[in-house]
Amino acid sequence: MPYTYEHPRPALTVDCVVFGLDDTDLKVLLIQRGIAPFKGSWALPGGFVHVDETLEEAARRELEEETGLRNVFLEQLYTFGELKRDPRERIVSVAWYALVNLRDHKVQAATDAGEAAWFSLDDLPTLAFDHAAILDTAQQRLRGKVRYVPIGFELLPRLFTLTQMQRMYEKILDRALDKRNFRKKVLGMGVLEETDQVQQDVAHRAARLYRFNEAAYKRMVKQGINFEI
Amino acid sequence: MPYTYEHPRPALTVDCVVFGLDDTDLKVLLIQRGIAPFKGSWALPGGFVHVDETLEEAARRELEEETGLRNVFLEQLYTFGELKRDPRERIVSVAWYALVNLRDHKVQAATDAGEAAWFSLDDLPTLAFDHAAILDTAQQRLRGKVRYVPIGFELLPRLFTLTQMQRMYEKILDRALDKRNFRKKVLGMGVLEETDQVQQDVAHRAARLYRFNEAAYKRMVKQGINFEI
DNA sequence: CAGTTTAGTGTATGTGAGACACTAAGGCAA
DNA sequence: TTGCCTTAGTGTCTCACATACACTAAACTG
Repeated sequence: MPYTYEHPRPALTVDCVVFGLDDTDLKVLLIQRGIAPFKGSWALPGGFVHVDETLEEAARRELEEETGLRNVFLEQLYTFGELKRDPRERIVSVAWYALVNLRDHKVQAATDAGEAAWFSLDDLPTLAFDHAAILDTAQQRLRGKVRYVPIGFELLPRLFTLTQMQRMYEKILDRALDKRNFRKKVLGMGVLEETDQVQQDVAHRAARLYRFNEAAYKRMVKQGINFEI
Repeated sequence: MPYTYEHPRPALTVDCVVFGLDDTDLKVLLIQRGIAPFKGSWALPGGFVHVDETLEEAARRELEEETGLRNVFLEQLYTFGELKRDPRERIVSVAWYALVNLRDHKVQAATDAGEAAWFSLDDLPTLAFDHAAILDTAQQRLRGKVRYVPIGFELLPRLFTLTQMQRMYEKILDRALDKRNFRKKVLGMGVLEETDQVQQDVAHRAARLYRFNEAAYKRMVKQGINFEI
C-alpha cells in the first residue's frame, strides 16, 4: 500500500555502532550486507525507522533482528544527513552506539543480514556507505565519554579484576596507564565494590574480583562528582 | 505535486536553539508561531528539511528565513523522535544550537513566523511542542561544552573585556567565579590577544580590550591542550 | 577635589596528578 | 620440594594547578 505526501521526504534510518570487549581487544560488530547496494560489504547494523516507533525503539529492533542482541546499553550518537550518503536516494540516518561485553552477549547470524561478526578496531574491512565516518565519530565519543563517566562497566563482565578494567581504559584511550595510579583513582571514586571472590583457573596469583556499585554511582552523580581518569 | 512511497515516512524537521548574550543576560531566540498547531505560542525557529539540502543547510536556511540570522556558529545537538511530539503527525526533528552576540546580529521579524524575540533563560514563556525539552538539552550541552572548549567567543563581541568574558562564563555555568583566578586562568591559556584599545564611554576606569586568537587556539587544540574553567 | 565605580594585581595553602619499584601469592616444571 | 615464572598488590614524593583572599589604580561625576 503506497503512502503519498505533498512534499518529497527523505527516508529515515538508524545505524548502530556496537562496541564489545574481550580479553584482547576492543571490537565492533558488523554485518555483511545481503542485498544491494554494497551487497557483500560489511556495514553497521541498522535499517528503516517505522512510523509507529521511536528512534530508540527502531535502533533496538534492528539490533535484535540483525544480530540477536537485546537489552544493551545504547545512546544516541549523531545524525548523518549528507545528500549522497546512500546511492539510492536521500536517506538521513540517526546513529547510535552500544556497549556490550562479549561473554554475556552471544551474537547470532541474522535474518536479513548475511552474517554478523566482531572486528578489531585496528583491523577493519572497508565499510559500506559513510559507515566509516560514523564509526569514527563513535570512537571519538567513546573516548571523550569514558574520561568523565564510568561508562565502561557495560563492557566488562559483572565481576571483573582491576587489571581487566585498566586494560579496557587503555584500549579505549589508546595509551598506557600506571597501575598504582589507576587503582588509587578508581578505588577512590567509591563506585567499586570489593567481593570476596578471586579469579579462577589462572596460572598465577589470582586477582580479586570487583563489581560496579550502581547505587553509589547514582548518588555521586547527583552530588556532581566527576570521574576523570 | 504529490510524492508516493511504499512505506509511510516520518516527516523530518530541524529546530534551532539560538543563544545570545547581551550586557545583562544569556538569552534565547524564540519565534511566535503564526500558524496552527500552537498558533500564537512561542517556539524554537525551525522547519521542514528539503530533500535536496543537508541537515545543516536546512537549519541555516530556516534560521535566516525566520530570524534573519546568517553566518552563525552552529552545532548539531540531538535528534528528537518521540511519537507524539507533534499533534499533527509523526515528525522527527534534528535539533541544533547556535551562539551569536547580540550586537553584531540584529534580529528581524520574519516571513512565515509572526515575530522573533529574545528571552532571558529564567523568564521563558511556555513553549510549543517539546521545545522546552530541546532547550533544556541545549543548555546542558552548552554548560558541558564551555568547560573544556573556549566556545564562548561566539557569544562575545569581537573585542571584549575580561570582565565581560567572566560574566559570560558565570551566566553559562550559573555560579560566581573569582576575578583573579579567572584572569590567571584565561590569560594563561594563551588564546587571548591583548589589544592597545580600552573601553569607551564608561563612567569609571576603562578596561582593556582583548580579542580571541583563533590561530593560537587551533594550534593548541592540535597539541591536545585543554581549556577547563 | 572628594566620592564612586570598576580595573587590575600576588601570595599562600591544599589537593590531586603523575612518576616510580619492590614484595606477595600462586601455579608449574624439573 | 624447590626454584621459577607470572601477575597481584602496595606507598611516597614532587610538582602543578585550583582555590581562597584584599588592596591600590584609574577614570569619570557632581
